[in-house]
Amino acid sequence: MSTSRGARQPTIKEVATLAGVSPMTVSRTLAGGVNVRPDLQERVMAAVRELGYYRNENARSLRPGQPSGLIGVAITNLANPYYGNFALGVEEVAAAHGRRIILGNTGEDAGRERQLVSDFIGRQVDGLILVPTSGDAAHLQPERLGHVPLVLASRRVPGLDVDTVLLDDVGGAYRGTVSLLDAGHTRIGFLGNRSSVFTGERRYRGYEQAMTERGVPVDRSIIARDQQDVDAASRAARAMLDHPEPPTAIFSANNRNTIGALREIGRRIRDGLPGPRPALVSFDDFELSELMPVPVTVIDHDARLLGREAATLLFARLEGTAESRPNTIELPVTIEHP
Amino acid sequence: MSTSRGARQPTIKEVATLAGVSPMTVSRTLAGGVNVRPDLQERVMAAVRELGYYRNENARSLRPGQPSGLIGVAITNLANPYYGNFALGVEEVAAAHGRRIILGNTGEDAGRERQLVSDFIGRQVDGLILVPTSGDAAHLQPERLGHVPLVLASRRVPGLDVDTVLLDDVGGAYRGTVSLLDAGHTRIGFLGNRSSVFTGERRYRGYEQAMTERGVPVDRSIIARDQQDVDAASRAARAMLDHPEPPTAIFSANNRNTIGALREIGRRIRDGLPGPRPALVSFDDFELSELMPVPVTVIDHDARLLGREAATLLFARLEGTAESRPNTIELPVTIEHP
DNA sequence: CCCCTCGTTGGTAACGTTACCAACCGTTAG
DNA sequence: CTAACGGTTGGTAACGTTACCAACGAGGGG
Repeated sequence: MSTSRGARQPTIKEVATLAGVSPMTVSRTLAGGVNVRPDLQERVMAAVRELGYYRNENARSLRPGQPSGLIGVAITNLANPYYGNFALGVEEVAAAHGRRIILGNTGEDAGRERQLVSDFIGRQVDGLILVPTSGDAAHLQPERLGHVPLVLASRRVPGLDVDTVLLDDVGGAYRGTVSLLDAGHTRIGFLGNRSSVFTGERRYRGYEQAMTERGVPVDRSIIARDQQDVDAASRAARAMLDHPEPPTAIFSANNRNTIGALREIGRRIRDGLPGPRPALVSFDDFELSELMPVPVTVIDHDARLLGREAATLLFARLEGTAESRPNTIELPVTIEHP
Repeated sequence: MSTSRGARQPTIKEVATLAGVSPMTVSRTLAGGVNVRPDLQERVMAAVRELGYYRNENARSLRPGQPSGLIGVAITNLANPYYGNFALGVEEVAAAHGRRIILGNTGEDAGRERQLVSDFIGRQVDGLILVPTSGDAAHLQPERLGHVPLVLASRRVPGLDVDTVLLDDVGGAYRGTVSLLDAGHTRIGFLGNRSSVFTGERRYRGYEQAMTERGVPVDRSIIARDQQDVDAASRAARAMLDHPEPPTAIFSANNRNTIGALREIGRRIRDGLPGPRPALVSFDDFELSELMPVPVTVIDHDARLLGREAATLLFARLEGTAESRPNTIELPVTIEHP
């Protein structure tokens, strides 16, 4: 019966023995080789190559003051390409700072988030980057985190005053809605997330603000704010278009709702159903939006940049170059007309 | 001048002192509490809560035989939603086995891959899951990895005989091409990756096989095999459609090429340019394919499942339940007609 | 010629944890 | 009443690494 791990990892001691030096000389050589004779360095490196030695980073970070080199990243939904790009942005900046990321998916579950965060802390991460879920946030208080720096992305958490990177949700939704109003629409439906979702609330606020500013009444019967996935969005769009007085345009607060709405609109066109072919404004970009059967205005933003900014904020905090007050960055969005 | 880390993490010793027990009792309690008096367990847990103690997983995995609980995952391009889903699949299975994933992005760079893998080994990962780049693979030999189990996904590496999860690239491409031939097309263009990319080669093979089997000549002038991104794919499609004898259908070997081709086709339709409106077969699914201006047949597959299968293979290896010979799984693809 | 300095090397201890063994207790059987 | 037992608890050592200090030797200046 063989063990699943054929051979143990060689240790610094074995390298030292093979090279005929002390472990300290090996350690020093691997740390850059200051004050180590070149010929000894060569012997050490030869022994390292021969044994296939890798320094044990876990043992290393055990020593006081040594960082683990790990950044914990928890995301709500990795299957969403938006967050994949976000993770990529974080990874890029982390790699540039010689760090790795440990990645966890919360699936919008606060319990899972708590569990992930506590595991991250247990692994001595140097910092945390989180797209927080909407649940209870007691487990994110600085003292509960052992004062490991935390950066929030995309969403804020009530009662938690930490570095945060957001999008200009309100402004983007406002400008998008205004562009529909400018085009003469007055009956504008809204598809979005429930108000407990941070971005859902903010984007609705931008929509509402534009409508009331222009004196256009907000009609609750063409507002649907509870769709988390494409199918639910499709159904909501269907109900909206079956309304006796259907909207001539729809504001969609995120990618999932946009895709759902377009599915439904496409179905009606294919099936030759009567009724309006509403114009669309979509918060979140998607590919081939220019090929859609109705004009789609896109409120675009850069997930990768969001990740990069979050990581940059974190490293500023880690290196002590950040100002002491928590920082909030709100990234601009761009509007692309069809 | 304050340090960036306000307070040190409490240790098991401090918990023990506060609870009035020995560190061993704390350790035992945290390990499940076998043979520890309930009242002591309560006192320990109270102390843990009061101090905000988290067990140091790095120190823990230092003890011999203790797994680190980490799985190293290296992906070629996290920005590609396909790989985001792949990572999600791996993460799901890893989480179910009480493991975390450390994620790195190689960007198709063999040097970066080598660096990532060596870091993973240094962090004592229990296993590795890799979408390999096309470069040299000496650093992936089992002995170089300290015999940490390795699973390859999506692509194989020449000369490396390890557990692998692939797609049925050849079969999918073959069936997709046949469906075009069955529809009466004989002039079928090909858009894909260069042949040094494993999947690029296999998908071309499926295309070629279908064509020659039906006695349809393969015309090199409508075959473009060097596009890695959407813009390059668009340009290739443009050249193909400007060909004096343009194809009436196009086989696209991956998502990036499909999007590029559709951009170009859409542009021609919008601008009212003459010429064929080619039917499309796309290896890789994408959203709203049913709304495209030309019929798109999709060869669909499940990235998340790919990740799940890779992780499952890895854990079978880790738990010693895998057969000793390396396993290869080839996942089926489905064809969805428009 | 000796002492001091500096570059180089090695020994020791500590980081936080848990396996192992020893010690202790109360209980029960003989 | 004693011995044995099982449940419970604590001490020690070790995991792999590096900071710190001590020691050594060569070279140079007094």
